Amino acid sequence: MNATLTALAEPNRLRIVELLRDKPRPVGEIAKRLRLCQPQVSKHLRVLSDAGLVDVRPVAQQRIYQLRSEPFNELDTWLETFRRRVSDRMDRLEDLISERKAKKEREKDHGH
Amino acid sequence: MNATLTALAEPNRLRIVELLRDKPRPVGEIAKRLRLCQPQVSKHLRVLSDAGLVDVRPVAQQRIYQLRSEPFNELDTWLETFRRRVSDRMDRLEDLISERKAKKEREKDHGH
DNA sequence: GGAGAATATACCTGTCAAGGCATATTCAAG
DNA sequence: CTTGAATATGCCTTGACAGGTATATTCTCC
Repeated sequence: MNATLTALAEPNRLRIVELLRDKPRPVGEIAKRLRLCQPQVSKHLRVLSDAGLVDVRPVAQQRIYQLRSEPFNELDTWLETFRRRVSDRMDRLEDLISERKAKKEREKDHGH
Repeated sequence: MNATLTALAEPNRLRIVELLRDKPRPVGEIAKRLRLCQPQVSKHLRVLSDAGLVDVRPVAQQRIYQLRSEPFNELDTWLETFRRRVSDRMDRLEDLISERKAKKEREKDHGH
């Protein structure tokens, strides 16, 4: 999970991922389209590969990179845990404040 | 989008976000639960705040931090664009290879 | 208004990662 | 087997960022 986020956090890597969203591409094409130097692209792809975000397929001297679905599914699952909770926050905040006040009252009583 | 990912990529910030998922909390409580120093927590919360991931509410000398829903919704929307595409990749890869071969044939014919 | 709690900020330091550049590797084709 | 294309890797430098510590700020309460 953290590996996925770290990999996606880098702007150029995000661009690469969004480019690969359309279809698999060889390194050179990615470099050309994003106007990046080839070594940098290879390095970014290495990071993405280590994070499990992409797969490689050799075709002649080319290496075709493609997205993998798992990390995105995991990210989606993780996001799910934020769905309803977030909409309930306001109420919970009120609860917290009430609790806090009540606690303070209790302490005050206890002190005397 | 990139701001969101960058903010979430840091392990301790991710822990903070996951802690806030349950309910809003003051700085001190976050520090205690995650066994982090208070200044570091404040700094992380600053980053999260700048990225729009959290809101603050002063209550006495405390500052109650809570998650905001927008960035998570945006992240979810972004993820949506990867849903179907990823499952189509295999076919597209085949297409790419076919195209590539066809192109090569064409070049060969043209050369002669 | 003085003391102490809760939090934010400033400064320093070390680490890590991204870019630039040169070079190694692998493969196709003549 | 030599050449050139496509890609990966190694080394170096630099900038950003996280942690540590001290200090500033803000509020409550007496």
